[in-house]
Amino acid sequence: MTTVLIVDDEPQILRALQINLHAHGYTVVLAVNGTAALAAAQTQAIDVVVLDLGLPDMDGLEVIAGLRGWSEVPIIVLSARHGSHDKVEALDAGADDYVTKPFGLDELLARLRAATRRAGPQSAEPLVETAEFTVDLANRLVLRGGEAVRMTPTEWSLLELLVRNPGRLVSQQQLLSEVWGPAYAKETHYLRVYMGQLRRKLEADPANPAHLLTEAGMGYRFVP
Amino acid sequence: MTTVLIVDDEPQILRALQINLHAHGYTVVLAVNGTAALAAAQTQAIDVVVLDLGLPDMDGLEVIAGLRGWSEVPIIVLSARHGSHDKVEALDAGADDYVTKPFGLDELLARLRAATRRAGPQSAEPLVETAEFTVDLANRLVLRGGEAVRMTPTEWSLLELLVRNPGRLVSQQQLLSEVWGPAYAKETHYLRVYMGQLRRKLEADPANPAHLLTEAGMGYRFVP
DNA sequence: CCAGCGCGTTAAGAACGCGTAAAAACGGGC
DNA sequence: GCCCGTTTTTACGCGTTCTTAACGCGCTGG
Repeated sequence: MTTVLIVDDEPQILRALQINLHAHGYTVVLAVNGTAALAAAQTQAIDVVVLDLGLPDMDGLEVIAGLRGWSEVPIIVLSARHGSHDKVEALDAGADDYVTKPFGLDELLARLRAATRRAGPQSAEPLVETAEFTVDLANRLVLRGGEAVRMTPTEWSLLELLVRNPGRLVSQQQLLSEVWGPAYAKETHYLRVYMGQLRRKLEADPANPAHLLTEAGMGYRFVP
Repeated sequence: MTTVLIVDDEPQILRALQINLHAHGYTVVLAVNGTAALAAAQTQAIDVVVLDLGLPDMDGLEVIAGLRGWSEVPIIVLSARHGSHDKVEALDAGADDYVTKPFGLDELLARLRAATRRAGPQSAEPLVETAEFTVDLANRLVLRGGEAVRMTPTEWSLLELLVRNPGRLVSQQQLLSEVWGPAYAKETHYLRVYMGQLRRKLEADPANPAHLLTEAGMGYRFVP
């Protein structure tokens, strides 16, 4: 889920963007001035910023500079000014893109996609953490107390499937058919053997698991 | 030094951009059509592409798609069309920015700076170091104790792929299909032979590798 | 109360993957 | 056509992983 911070002082624009972006699957965070924008960016995880340069409390360039002081989040600038001087200043201050009003919503959406596509690959780090261990999906790594835990292919495959469905119950059939193949959907004792190995490697008390739980007769559940 | 590939079919624009960008410190490579552009991008190191959509031999979108097939180089599109549909198509095809003609040179320069600023930090790190050896990606050089280590093409290709994904597990299939080609995705014994050669050349104790690790049944991992 | 079921644990043989070395095939330069 | 470096095969020993089986435990329903 991508989170967009929209910074604008005109309520109707704010509202229009909120509705439209939300309708396209974005999580929307609003700010009506520069101060609120900087505060919002520091307190929650923002994936991309849409910034109107005309703000009541501070210059839009200051907002860009304030963000760039600690963050590399993509910034798309909206402005009514067509002058190339304004564009140059905003871009050199650290903005990623500059759109002049009036603009089409589909164009803004396309530029949002372009911005998040660039930043996406590096920021999209699927890290799943528990009190006991950490699973790094991207690097195929399991850490426990700073040490890497060695996993066999089957163990990893099983763990990955559970961890990718945090909190959700995964049925025995699904586990078996995705890890061993559809033909093995009835060999439930494989699960017992491998769940035991996972628990011995990852749980503090393998006999009383805290994260890799058994749902008798149904399947298994991973809780972070 | 930043290298710009300019793709345009109008000689006077090509010439004007060449002179101006060169005056601002860029190395300029020119292409008058899509075929030449793709060829140029493959034979030399390009940092950013400036692409006019109106080309004689192929659609500009095809050029974008062709580049995006293997490269993540920033692409700035120039176009006379103001329609938002054209913008959306180009951006979704993989372009990073879209500038409509007529445009100011200073605006283009600012957008060039913004594009290279984003890409710069990650591509400007062609040195990967370990306690044992150093890999210079830019110069295709491997140093060990101040001495250059001779690498065959296959060895280098394999090493480069691993080193470009530090800490990450790279699957056997990915290694085989990127180094030898998709048809070799099952010839896992190639990997054993060449990983052995790399370890003999780079590791202090080839039998107990510290940086080129094997994850049985899954793939290999480089750790710095 | 006990039989049946599902779960967890352990152990051992079979099967597979890995590392190594060395030979054979290939290909480009002279 | 020959030589030399590189790539592709081949073979074998060894360690790891998978599979299978056996056993004990707790819960449930008859």
